[in-house]
Amino acid sequence: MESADIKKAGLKVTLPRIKILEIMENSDTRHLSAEDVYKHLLEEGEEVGLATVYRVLTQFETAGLVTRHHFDEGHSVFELNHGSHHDHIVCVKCGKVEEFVDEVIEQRQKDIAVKAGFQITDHCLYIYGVCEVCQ
Amino acid sequence: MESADIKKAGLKVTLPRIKILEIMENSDTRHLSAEDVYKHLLEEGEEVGLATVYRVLTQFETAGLVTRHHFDEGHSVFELNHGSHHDHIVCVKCGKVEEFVDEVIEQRQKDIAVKAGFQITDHCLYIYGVCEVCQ
DNA sequence: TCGCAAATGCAAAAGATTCTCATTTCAATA
DNA sequence: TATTGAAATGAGAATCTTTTGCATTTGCGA
Ligand SMILES: [Mn+2]
Ligand SMILES: [Mn+2]
Ligand SMILES: [Zn+2]
Ligand SMILES: [Zn+2]
Repeated sequence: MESADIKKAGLKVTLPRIKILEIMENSDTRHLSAEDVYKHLLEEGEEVGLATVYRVLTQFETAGLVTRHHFDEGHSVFELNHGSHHDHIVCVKCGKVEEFVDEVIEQRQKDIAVKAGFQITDHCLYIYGVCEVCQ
Repeated sequence: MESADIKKAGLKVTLPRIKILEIMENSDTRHLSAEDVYKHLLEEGEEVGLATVYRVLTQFETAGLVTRHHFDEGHSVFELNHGSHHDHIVCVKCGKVEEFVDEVIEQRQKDIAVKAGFQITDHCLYIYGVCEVCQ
């Protein structure tokens, strides 16, 4: 059960929150915009407002349940936090997203931050390209 | 002279375009939003519309004169293309931006793309953190 | 079960960017 | 240099994403 996660985040376990979490767990697309989540809710006949979707996703982000990304598209996309950090490679034609982790890159980023005198809070690496199918 | 660059891009050499290019060259901040550029124009008493600023910056981007970035802030920032690619480390407190290039990271990205079957069109790496001054 | 703070839905507002269209301005050429 | 048409511009309306205000509803502890 994931109601536990909602409660753990200090949030009341409400129907919209449960539904949104379910949608993000069961969607075949790991990366969803607020609008995407809202459409899923409508399809399931749930009466949840779009404003609530935005509010809940932001709260989930703050609670560390989801991560927000900005794939050069002009809107945020969210994904469930399944523990580990990773970066993304995005097809500019079909929007497909693949994930990867590269320990060498991770380490060099830390070195760069130290050299620049920064305390890292976060980082993101997006590779854009054309996927095999779309070439 | 940079009117040459505008002409080379296949664009008519107009007053707004010249002014915008000048502003981006002379600004002490390398990374400017459309609104920033617009404010500079107003300060200089130039009668250029905000819509034109957006249009021109987009055209400059297409022509390869400027690069557009999305520093997690909800709006685009632009910088003059002084030839070489680089990535960015951004202070989340004061907004200061430093630039860097890491050849190892660049190469690993290429390898990752090949492995995933993608033809890279672009990539960007943003490191967010707190700069020395703001710690 | 009650009471109340937290959460929600809806509509309005806000912020960034794009579009429409009447008017102006380059720049090619006579 | 004057003419002229296509390209560019300015102003404001429109669009898109996200946030906010507020009256109403709901989860949850007492
Ligand atoms: Mn991901
Ligand atoms: Mn830069
Ligand atoms: Zn593709
Ligand atoms: Zn700083």
